[in-house]
Amino acid sequence: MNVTIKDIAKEAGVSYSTVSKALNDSPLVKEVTKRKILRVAEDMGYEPNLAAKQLVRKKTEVIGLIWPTIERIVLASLVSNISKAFESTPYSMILSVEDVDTATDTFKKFQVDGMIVFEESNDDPVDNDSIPMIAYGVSSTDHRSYPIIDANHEAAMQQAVEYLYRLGHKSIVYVGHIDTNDSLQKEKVEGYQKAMTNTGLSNHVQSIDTEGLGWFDGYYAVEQLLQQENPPTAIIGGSYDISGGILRALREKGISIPHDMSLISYDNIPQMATMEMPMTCIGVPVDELAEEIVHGIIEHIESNQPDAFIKKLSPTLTERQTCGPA
Amino acid sequence: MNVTIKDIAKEAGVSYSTVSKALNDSPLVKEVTKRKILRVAEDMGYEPNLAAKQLVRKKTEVIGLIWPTIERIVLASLVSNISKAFESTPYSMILSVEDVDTATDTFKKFQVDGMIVFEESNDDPVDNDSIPMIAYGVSSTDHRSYPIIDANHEAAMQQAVEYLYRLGHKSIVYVGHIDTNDSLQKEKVEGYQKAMTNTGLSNHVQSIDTEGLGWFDGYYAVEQLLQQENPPTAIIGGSYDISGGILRALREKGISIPHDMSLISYDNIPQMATMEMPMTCIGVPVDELAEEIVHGIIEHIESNQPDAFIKKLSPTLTERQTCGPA
DNA sequence: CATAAAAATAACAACGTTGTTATTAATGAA
DNA sequence: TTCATTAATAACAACGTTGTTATTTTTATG
Repeated sequence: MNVTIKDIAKEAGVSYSTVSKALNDSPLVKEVTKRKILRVAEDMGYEPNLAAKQLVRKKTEVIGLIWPTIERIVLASLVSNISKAFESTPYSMILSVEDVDTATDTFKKFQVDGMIVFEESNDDPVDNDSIPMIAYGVSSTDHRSYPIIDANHEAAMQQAVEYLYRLGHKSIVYVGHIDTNDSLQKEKVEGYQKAMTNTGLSNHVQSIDTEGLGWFDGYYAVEQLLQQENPPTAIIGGSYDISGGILRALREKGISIPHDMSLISYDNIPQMATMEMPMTCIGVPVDELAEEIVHGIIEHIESNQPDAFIKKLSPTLTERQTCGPA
Repeated sequence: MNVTIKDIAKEAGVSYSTVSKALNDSPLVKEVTKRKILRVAEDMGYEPNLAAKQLVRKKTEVIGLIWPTIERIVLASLVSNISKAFESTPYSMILSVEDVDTATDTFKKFQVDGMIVFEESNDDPVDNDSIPMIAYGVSSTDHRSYPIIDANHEAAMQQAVEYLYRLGHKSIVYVGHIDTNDSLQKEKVEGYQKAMTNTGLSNHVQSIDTEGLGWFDGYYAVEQLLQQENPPTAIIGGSYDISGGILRALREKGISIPHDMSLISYDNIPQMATMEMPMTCIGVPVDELAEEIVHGIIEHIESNQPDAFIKKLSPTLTERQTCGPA
């Protein structure tokens, strides 16, 4: 049997309501009795009963993260960053890898104060009756009734293209998965195309479809790329994994980076620094993204304003060793 | 405000205790009233309050999985399999990626009925006071006070070696991370060595240290392997990622698989089938492992016997296309 | 038709908290 | 001292369930 506030009350010779107040550091109880009660509680190894508290207060201070796809390293990295970001808040985080609907049910049972949802594609939108939620990475979808945090893909591509242009590159190719069903991927290519046009390079626009998001998809795309009569001088890789494959393939072909070819990758995660070569990359840094998501959901819970904004975060370009002058 | 059993009672014209019984399908309430109540509950959109239930029943029917390392694909695969395996039980699963101690606290607050712990290395063992738990993959560690489920690494290596031997191979090399601090890796190499001796191949024992668990660690190890005057005819890869690198490297060197070289990988996950070549592999199939872990924790909870057994699961050899006669 | 037995339902006390209201103790002013 | 005022503590009703006990209704039996 666990020790309850009534046990503490008996031990300390006070009423249990006083114990409750003391444990919540209420100003209604005298300093010395507060200290005594706290000491007794400590001695008896008291652990508050969340269920009881929850029953009366209707708050759990727990946030549920729904993450149906445990596969992509970028998301894994984001998840652990979010978990870390919650440490400096009164909230803690639990995770479900079930599909969105099932996970929502589980979390509703627990009466989590809020939910964060990673939706993969633009499937059926969540029915967010009652419980505050926020989504990541689906901004291109039709109107939703909850806030969405996303990276500004267009701005990212603009920055990448401009950066390469300033280094003297004109022939800049985008290598990524060009899937019209996946709005995230679609936004990236379109962002690239727009950026090229903005920079006056519209006649150099070229994108290669990797037809997948994996390492080998990037690896094999290079083959195709180098068969061209006039290969580009710079590549924008569509994601961490793809860029990893591109990098490997280029080096195998004896192409010196960044001397013969510049490479910049989408996604800004710490792992970029420990790749085969420290990779220059563009994207919203995961820690920043995590911070933003955590603040977003907490604010949404506490200010209880259900306006469904979309927040697009500005990307950061992190210079490392894979880009150089043309 | 959510609808409670009292609301239902009022609506249905019965007492709320009858509603409770009806909702729990108790034989104490007449069939027709039961049906009526159920219908009213449905109509009113009743959702039971877990906190209240929990407060009186002291059960949550939730199991917490502690998974501090969201990185290795093998574990990610195992996690999603475990989650799926819980679907056919009355329990559901939530996840924490915090470190073991913090996660334990979170789960204690929630009063989960049990915990599954993935410990990375042999750090400080968990203090499992009170709450039933089960661990995966740390069987080589000193005595613990909770059950442990693990693969039988020795048996796996024995099977792999025997399989290759039957195909006519004698010169079989093990390529993996040989880290004396990581008991799991240690067990694998030692299992290999023992298996070779058992099979009468003690003078062919050779292992190459990849000095890491990543793709490239396997890739680069092949270089070293092929420089030998007498290269082996078969390789046992230490893990999914390592074997992926080995496979790629061999093909690049123009070595035909399985004609010139046989390759078998440790870890038995579905992804093995969709690698560059369908990979023959040895290990406990993840779905089986998941099933075993789920049953293990449930049994441990329900039979409430705290004997700390160690269960070593038998591996399965899955034949695909990377092994052939010598 | 009365009455015991069985079946169905209702009443109510838990469970461990919080927050509101009621009571008691300490303090200060006339 | 005596009484208002304030500070400190105690009492107690929630919260939404479950499970036990008490009451009512139905059914079976002589």
